Amino acid sequence: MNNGSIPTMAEVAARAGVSIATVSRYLNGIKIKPKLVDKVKKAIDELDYKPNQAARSIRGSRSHTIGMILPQLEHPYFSAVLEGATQEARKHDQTILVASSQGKRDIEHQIIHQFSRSIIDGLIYTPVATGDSFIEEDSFRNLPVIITGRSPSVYPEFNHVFQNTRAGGYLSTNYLLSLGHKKIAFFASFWEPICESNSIMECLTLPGAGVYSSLERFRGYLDALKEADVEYDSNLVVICSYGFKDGQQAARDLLSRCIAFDAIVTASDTVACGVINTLRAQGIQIPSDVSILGYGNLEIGSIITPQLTSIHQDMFALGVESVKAFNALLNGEALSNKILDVKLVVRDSTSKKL
Amino acid sequence: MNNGSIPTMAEVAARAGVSIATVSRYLNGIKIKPKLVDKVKKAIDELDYKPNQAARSIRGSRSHTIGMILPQLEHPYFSAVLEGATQEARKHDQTILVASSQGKRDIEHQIIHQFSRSIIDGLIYTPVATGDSFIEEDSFRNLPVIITGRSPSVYPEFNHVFQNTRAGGYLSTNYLLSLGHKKIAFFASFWEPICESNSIMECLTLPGAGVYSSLERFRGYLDALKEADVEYDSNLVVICSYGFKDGQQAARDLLSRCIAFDAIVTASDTVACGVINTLRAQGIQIPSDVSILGYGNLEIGSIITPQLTSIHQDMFALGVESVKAFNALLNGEALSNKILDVKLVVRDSTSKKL
DNA sequence: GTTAAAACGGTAAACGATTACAGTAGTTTT
DNA sequence: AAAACTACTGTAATCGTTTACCGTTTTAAC
Repeated sequence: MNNGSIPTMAEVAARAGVSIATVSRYLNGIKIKPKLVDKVKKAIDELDYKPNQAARSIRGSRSHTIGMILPQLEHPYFSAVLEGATQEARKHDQTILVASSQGKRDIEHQIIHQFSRSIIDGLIYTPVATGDSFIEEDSFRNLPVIITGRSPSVYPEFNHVFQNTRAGGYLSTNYLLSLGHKKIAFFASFWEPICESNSIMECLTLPGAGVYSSLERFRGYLDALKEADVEYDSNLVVICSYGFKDGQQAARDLLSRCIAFDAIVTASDTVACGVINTLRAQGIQIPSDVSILGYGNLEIGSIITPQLTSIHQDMFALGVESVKAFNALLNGEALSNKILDVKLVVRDSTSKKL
Repeated sequence: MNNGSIPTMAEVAARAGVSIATVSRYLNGIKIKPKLVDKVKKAIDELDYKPNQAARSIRGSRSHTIGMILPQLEHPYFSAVLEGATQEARKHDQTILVASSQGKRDIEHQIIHQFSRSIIDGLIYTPVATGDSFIEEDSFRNLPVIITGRSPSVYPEFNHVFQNTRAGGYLSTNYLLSLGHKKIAFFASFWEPICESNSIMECLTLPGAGVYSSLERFRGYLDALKEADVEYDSNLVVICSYGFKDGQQAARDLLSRCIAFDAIVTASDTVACGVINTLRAQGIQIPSDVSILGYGNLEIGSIITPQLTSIHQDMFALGVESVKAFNALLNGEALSNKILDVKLVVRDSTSKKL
């Protein structure tokens, strides 16, 4: 019987001298006689009994496991989301089954397939930011799904929790305008090349535009320009990826265009570091000659000199809120999309236009 | 029947005109007649049938899920391990159930408890680096466990996959010695205060010493000093935590001791950044006055000026190797501890002693 | 063509829980 | 004191698989 192996409910019941139904009821919070409660509790303790989740799940009850698909795990953005999600999940005695789609559509697809056979109550999902990220019908077998960190335009049928990236673009630009800058360059970042031949303006009208955070930021940039009656100049837009070297390259790109600019809005603090590095190498002073705005408020922004002015977005909170929204959905509560605010953090990489 | 709900094996069997045992055997790679294979395959396709993992696990077969406990997820070190582990797991059609112990013993304990009720085939586990991290008997219900990123001394009964941190300490120190430095300060980092009243020397003899990577590095530091016949000076040791500010503080600490030093070995690139920041503010030139060595070879090391000389450790590989070791263990293969090499990456924060 | 052996398929009994249903106390009502 | 509830508890069916066991078919051997 109790041959060192894992105890079952039947053994608990036998030891407590009750039926297994009683044990089950006790564990599920259904009222049983206090006298029996004690006996059951004692038996569970003595055997160190832990219910078998697999057996529970087979009857369709909750598995207390949430699937989570993120485009990467190494980026501080996503690891903070994950940390927030796991911590919130633990509060509800849930666990997170995690996978990285590595920013690739086909891997994402594989993962969805893999997860659909796993024991999860549903999914918290950040679709890859590539134009072809569309969810096939029935992929999720009507599991509850929360989409995290993407604007709701692309998948209107799902519930979303996301940062107000458009507002982030607006805040950046508006702040620079308030400092007197007029020629504000916009560095858009994409993980993969997008709309090769098209202008960024045209990209805005693509059906999947909402998955690209840089496009959201760009909308905010346009909002601010319009509000301030500053004309949009497509020559001030540079497209690059998200790394340090990409920032360096993008800065070189802009310099090679030989047009005047007095500030740059970037899509990430890492890119901003690259930009600063290149501009300085050309003898351009930050912020006196050019103001630079980062995005994300990563640790690096307060390590480098000058410290970066940036847009702070609370990724940890995004993870927490996603789990909360997920559980609300699971409990059948009506819920609407949740937008998290971003805020401007002023440091030393921006200054008044002289 | 097929009311839009999830199809079961029985439905597949019915549609294929075979018994459910045959379907099961097909799915488990047991040979059945080619004729039936086709019929079953067709039925599975048509119904888009996916086996129910919960039902499978109940019979004790593999769940293809690996539990993973890490002290944090936001640190680039651990997120790289996780990324490596998830990618390797996916290759074997496994998934990772992840939790962060937040560097706290009690949370770690809760997670182990929580995981022991979950459907996992075993655990890849990085114990928190605090002196009280000891695994209780029977915590894992004889699940297979791989310990990752810690030296094997503390938990000799488990299998380990870890970086050769002692070699890292040796490489750093040896390199500085080869540049002609003699007064090499050692900055030890701990997530939590350790051995309050004791010297670091005494800490080495603590029973749980192996979980502290800085202690391993320190051993390497001593190895190198001894080899070069340079006398150890306890005044050159500073204890701090792992952050940028901790590096700043530690540098101030050292300066306040008013003793000569010509190089510093740190426990992390982030700390090294703080050190550089403080020293420079005091008019000390890096590397001409003092050489600084980071640890970990994080992205930030090649962003700041001067770019950091550092010890590279492949955390992604650590994750990959951990999963490999785990699967070997699961398959009953005899295996020994796996040590991953680290290597010195020379950049601009170190130079010859003038 | 008969017989023995091998290969495979089907039936049914697990696995460890949840839960409908029926049964047995104990309590209240008349 | 009998009847009608109430409040539990226990029995057994059930979830979707795997797998031992037995029976049938196929193949090989003579």
